[in-house]
Amino acid sequence: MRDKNRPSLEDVAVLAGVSTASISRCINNPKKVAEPTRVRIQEAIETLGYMPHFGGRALARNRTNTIGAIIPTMDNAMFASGLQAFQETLSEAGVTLLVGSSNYDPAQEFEQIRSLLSQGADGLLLIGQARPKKTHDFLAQHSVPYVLAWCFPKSTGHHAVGFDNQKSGRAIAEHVISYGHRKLGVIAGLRDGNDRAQDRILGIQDAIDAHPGVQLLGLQECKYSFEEAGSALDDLLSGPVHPTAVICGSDVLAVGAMLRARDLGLQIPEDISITGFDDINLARVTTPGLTTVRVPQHDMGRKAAHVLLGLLDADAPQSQSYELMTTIIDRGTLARV
Amino acid sequence: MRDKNRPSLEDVAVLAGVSTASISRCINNPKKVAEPTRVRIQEAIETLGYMPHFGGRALARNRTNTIGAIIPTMDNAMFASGLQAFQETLSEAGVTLLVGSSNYDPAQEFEQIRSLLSQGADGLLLIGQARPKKTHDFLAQHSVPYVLAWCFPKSTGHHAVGFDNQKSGRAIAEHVISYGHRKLGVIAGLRDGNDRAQDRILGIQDAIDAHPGVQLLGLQECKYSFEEAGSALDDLLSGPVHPTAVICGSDVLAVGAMLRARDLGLQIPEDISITGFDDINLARVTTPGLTTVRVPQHDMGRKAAHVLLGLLDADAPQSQSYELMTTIIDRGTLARV
DNA sequence: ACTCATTATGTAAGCGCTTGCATTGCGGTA
DNA sequence: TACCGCAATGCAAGCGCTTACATAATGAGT
Repeated sequence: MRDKNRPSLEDVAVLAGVSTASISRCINNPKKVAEPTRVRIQEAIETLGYMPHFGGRALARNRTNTIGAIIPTMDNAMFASGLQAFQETLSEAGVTLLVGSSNYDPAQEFEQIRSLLSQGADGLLLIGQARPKKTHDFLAQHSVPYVLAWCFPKSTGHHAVGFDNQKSGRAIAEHVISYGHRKLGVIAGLRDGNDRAQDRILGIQDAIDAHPGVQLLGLQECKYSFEEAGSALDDLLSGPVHPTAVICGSDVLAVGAMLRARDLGLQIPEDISITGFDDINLARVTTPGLTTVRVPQHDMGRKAAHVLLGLLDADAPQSQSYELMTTIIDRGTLARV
Repeated sequence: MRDKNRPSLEDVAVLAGVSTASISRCINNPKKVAEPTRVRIQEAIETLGYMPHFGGRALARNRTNTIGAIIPTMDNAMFASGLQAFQETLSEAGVTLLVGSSNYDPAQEFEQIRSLLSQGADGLLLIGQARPKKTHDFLAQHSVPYVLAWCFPKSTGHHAVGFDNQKSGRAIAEHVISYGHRKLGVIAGLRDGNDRAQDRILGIQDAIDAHPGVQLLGLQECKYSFEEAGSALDDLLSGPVHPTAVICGSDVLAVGAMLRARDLGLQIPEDISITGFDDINLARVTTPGLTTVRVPQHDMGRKAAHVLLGLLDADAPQSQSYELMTTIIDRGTLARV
């Protein structure tokens, strides 16, 4: 069973002529070891190419220095770059990132949580706030520290680093309305199991309700792909009266809609205005540039990592939530009407 | 030290009235346990919410069921979606993904390799083939199974799932030349420590050399950002004679160049042709659509996972390399001249 | 009825590391 | 000189799990 080649603490101890305890201390708490011994130990470690065995360490200290993140998908630039920032920050703290993806499915998310915890994750990063009771119970039962990102729940009891999707949804809708639009369409992500999509819609609805005279001509839900967004636009345009502006729940949807609109021979924004959400690279590239809501992905990732690390720090195990602000980026897809 | 709340095998054993060995067997090899006992054990596990302790398990079997991937960055859609496919496939096999990012820096890559191995990764996914001797030695010393992706080295001795960057670079250049272009410019990623960028350039060079009369007016290297690519284009256009086509080593660069060209009042492809590489979402979105080289990212991720899993499978520990093919996608940024 | 496979389960020895406690050796103080 | 305190180190008991081996129980074959 014992791996012939892998040197163990024991081996280093023999070479350095000290006990395993000293080696361990030298690695984890160098100050507790006298200078000359330390040097001797370092050399021994070096020549043997020793590297602590993960399992042994995890078993003894009951901690893995590993954090899990479960995101809907890395295939969407927005999560990918947030995750990148998250990972970088963890890495600086010597913590490793385990990743799982849920594909926007609460059941898969649950499985991934299980899996990551059984892999010894000390803490978790989760996207969004809405999840089945089962999942919450599970998290509570195992008392895992976790932080939520991409949302900012009103209810307390969660650590979160994110933004208020509803407020941001309302903001972009107000913005559109302020440009004079009265007949709106909405293309959103599938709300089921996706509170971010849901909240953005609620926010848009709020804005509409606050402005008598503004009407919602249609609300389409679809997956985050160009094709589906295109079809959604078709549906929106199939009624007798067309929206002058289509508010989309994500840049991917907005771009999908733009692509389709162009195919239909519609000029943007002259014939139809379109807005996005997220401000991923895509938004800068379209012609005209996409008017959208900028989400501070990078900050979110970094800060979430800090909060989570704070939660794990036995010395100062308190942390808090941070609400980040989104901003509207005016490019060229929203016309005055 | 013992976590008060966490049930251990011991606890389950007591509840179920069997020995810990049976529980362990029941979990890892259910057939070895008689039906009625198995049921009893399952119930006990259920009611206690038992979950094996990762460290204990890792220590005893000297294996973590964890695989590490080190990619330059997740911030580039191409790696992100390959990684996504990789993760999904691993997840299906019950293996968890650890991620690290190198930021295109061999030293950082080395550190990440160290880190992931010390986290107990059973195997690694690495991008590209060129790395310092130190890194190779380290990998060899620890005899970690690993597979290379995004490249297809001629030299044997590596497991790889990828494509030949040089061949693909040559292909796109030949394509450009076949459209009648004779004065070319190139914008590539920083070659230093990045064999993919390097090989693509070599391929382009090959094509140019094969066609007397075709000249390379300039070769700019820069980071993968719109801004830097824009500046690179400026430089390319600063000479007395302008290229009629600019071949870019990545879609990000190509799009950056397009954006700048547009700012300069140049029509694409009438005034200047531009090609990309990777075929990420971005390429479908520009106006006109970007002519580029499609890389089978998704397949690459999936297949790399299979190969790696094969390498870890003690029963059938052989695997092989796969060369995937790239294809040229003609959209609208390459004009005949 | 007795033996011998065969199957199901238990026993206990690690796996490599951390850490509380014991031990040693030292200089300073009374 | 005897004593104390402190710093440096060693000793050894786990941490929770797997697994080779031992044991017990069952049934088939004679």
